[in-house]
Amino acid sequence: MPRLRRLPRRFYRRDPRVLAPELLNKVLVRGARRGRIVEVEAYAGGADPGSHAYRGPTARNASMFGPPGHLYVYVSYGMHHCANIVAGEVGVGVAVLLRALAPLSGVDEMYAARAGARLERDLCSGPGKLCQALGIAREDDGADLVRADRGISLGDDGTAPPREPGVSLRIGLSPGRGDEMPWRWYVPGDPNVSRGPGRFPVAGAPRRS
DNA sequence: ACCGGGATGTTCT
DNA sequence: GAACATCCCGGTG
Repeated sequence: MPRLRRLPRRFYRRDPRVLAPELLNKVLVRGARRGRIVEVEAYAGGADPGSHAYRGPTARNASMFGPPGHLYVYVSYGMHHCANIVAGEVGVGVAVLLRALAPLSGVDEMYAARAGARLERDLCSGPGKLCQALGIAREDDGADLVRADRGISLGDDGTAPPREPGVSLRIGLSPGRGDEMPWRWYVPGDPNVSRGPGRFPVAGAPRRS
């Protein structure tokens, strides 16, 4: 297994729209379970109506306003969890949503955590799926990736981000609530990406009717 | 392939 | 009450 270099705090301390594509091909670690990040979205804080930080700090999103390099984990639709990596400076409230991973190791544990998954690409090909596969839940909110709290960390195994990542509008936002921002990036051609070009409008292209 | 609906709980109006 | 950064299953082409 390739050696991982843990990423330092300063790696996270920048605009999430700059950090997000840099996160592609980094390796998320949860104990023995590892996955390569292949799809992300940036949430740019107080001026971004799609962001949970849009209305300022609350009990739910508090970790988003904390130091960069920590997780922000929230409950989605009552039954799933989604994990973000906090970016920027303390108090700003910006983060990058992890939307898909390519499983690298601990795959048996992932199958066990995702009853019903048949194919490897069913394990981590969505923000709720990857949290289930890695066992990430609300109690992991605020975990520090730099210190590897609860065995969760982020490393670089020497694989560079794609030189030309795929770009699209963000997924799942309501019309007029930030859905027009092209702040989703993915590794082109990776089978774990939740929706590829042709199955979702690419930035600048007309929407399918 | 592309829909439509249900599950389920926290947040917001 | 309605909305929600989702997923799964069962319809129909």
